[in-house]
Amino acid sequence: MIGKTLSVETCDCNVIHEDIVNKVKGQMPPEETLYDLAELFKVFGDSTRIKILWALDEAELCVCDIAFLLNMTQSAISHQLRALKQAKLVKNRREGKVIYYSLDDEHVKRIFEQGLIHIREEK
Amino acid sequence: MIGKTLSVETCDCNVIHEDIVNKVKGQMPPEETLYDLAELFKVFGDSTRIKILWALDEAELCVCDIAFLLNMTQSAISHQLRALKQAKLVKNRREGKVIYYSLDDEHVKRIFEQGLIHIREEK
DNA sequence: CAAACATATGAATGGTTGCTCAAGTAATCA
DNA sequence: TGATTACTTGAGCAACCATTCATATGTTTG
Repeated sequence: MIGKTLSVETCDCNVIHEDIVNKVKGQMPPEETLYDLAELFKVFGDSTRIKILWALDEAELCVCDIAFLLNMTQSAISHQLRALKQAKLVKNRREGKVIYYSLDDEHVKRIFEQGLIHIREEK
Repeated sequence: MIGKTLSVETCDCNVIHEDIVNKVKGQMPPEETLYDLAELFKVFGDSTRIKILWALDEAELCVCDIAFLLNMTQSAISHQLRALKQAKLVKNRREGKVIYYSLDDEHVKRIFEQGLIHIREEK
């Protein structure tokens, strides 16, 4: 019997659907992978970061270019670039005082495209 | 001259990079599209919702199946299903007392795949 | 070297979000 | 009809997050 050692409430469905539920359980990727996936999408889940990524897909830019482009504070942009860098979506190089940022992943645009397909379907 | 009517601080880069910045500005999708994209990815940016979507990609399941599968409260799952339904990622049908949920978008898996490619590249 | 410039960083803050708990709806069953 | 089952919903709360503000770092320039 399924559901005997369960710590949360359940209904009879689990018994009825035992086979399906077990099958699904067996095909789920490891917990850690799903967590990492969520962490990645969390980075995409902010319009400021989306805009930064989109801009950097068009050209290499410095922090103040991006700040100007998005009409935002350099500090705010810097904080977000930090998040993008930690997610390994963005890299940077120094040229004197100026730090240029660019995409560190060629298929960021492909993730965007998949998202756009969904949005457009919603009408 | 660029940057004259600007509401936030800028540096000389904007003048130097004027052409590039203008080019990028011209190629950015409308504000609203980028906002919608972020809203969509926000939905993917939670491991509980990722797990639910993954499970539903394997089989149609009722709320308590999912709650059992993820070892979580029916209430918690129900709240998340609501978010997924609002994002038009999930649909449901009633069969007596039981409500079955399934994916409402065939390429959810494709979005996952693009994300996984990135994660795997990180090593 | 001091001043100016480009960016980073830490603390503080207001807003959001995911879960819990308690109560509610909706269908079935006895 | 009243009890039970499956699910939903709203309020409440703790944790998180994006921006701001003040300050710090690193580089060039005079």
